[in-house]
Amino acid sequence: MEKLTDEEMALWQAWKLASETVRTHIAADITAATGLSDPDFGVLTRVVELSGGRMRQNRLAELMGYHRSRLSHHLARMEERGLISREAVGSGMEVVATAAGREAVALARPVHAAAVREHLIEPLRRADPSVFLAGLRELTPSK
Amino acid sequence: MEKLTDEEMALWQAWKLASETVRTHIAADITAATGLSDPDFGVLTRVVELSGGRMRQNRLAELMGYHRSRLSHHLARMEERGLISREAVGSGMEVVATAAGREAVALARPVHAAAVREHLIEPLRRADPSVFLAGLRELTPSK
DNA sequence: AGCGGTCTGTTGAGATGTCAACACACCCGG
DNA sequence: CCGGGTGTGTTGACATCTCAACAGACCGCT
Repeated sequence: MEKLTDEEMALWQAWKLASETVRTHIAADITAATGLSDPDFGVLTRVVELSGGRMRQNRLAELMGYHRSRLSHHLARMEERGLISREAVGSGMEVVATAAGREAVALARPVHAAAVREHLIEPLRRADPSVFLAGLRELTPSK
Repeated sequence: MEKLTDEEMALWQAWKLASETVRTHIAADITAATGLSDPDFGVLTRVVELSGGRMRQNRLAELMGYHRSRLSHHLARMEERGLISREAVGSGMEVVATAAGREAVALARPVHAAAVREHLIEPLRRADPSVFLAGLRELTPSK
């Protein structure tokens, strides 16, 4: 089979559009309210919420699914803006959220929750959330 | 309500992961087989399939949801690589797919179809595709 | 013709992401 | 102690994206 059927095409188009839409809307809400980009927010929530404000750079990279290089560049920018600082620890580096960083996440958290509800959760209530979730799970092999 | 409930969180996490996964896998398949990036493929399919190999830059920008600037930069790069050329027409510009460009899409099309099936359609068969589609449609206001 | 106003692209600067090469600390076997 | 892996980040070059400023063509009105 070479071309997608109409049905397949409809699913694909809807998927692509929805992915884009949800992603950009949520990111825009957070940026508008706090100045944090999506990566900024990702870094800070993980560092602050998952290990009390201090985390090994390597672990952070895994959690975010970033390559070491990308994270390094990004953290350098965040450091310049005063959101985090870094300390050498043994072989590697430890990322520490600064006061400004912790403040920024605190501000962003409720905005994020509201945005997720507005752009994802609420719309899905009109459909069938649990079936939808099951579908999503099929898309990500346990890997 | 400030924080997301467990259920909301599960949906959000699954959504974020699935969006990323599907997007990157499909793009990677196309790039591996043809050297075309996702934007390259988007430009070429639209120009070739929607208007026989020639399209006004402005319309292309709308179709792709790109700002004029981004498209301009991207087309400049594609032009350098010989995938398209551009001609001034009245007030604006017309994008023309070159032979190499048409060849590249021809090569990419079946790869794209296969990738969409493998990474999106087939996994969803194990769930409930029509309910899933209905959910997706709720996520994108008719705009 | 002449004068704005609008539409369409381009440009350059800066932010961000990707990739491969490199540097350094740590570990382990001799 | 030495010598090479292995693990962890950094760096620089380059690709890509965003944003605001700019430039030219066209339009409508006088």
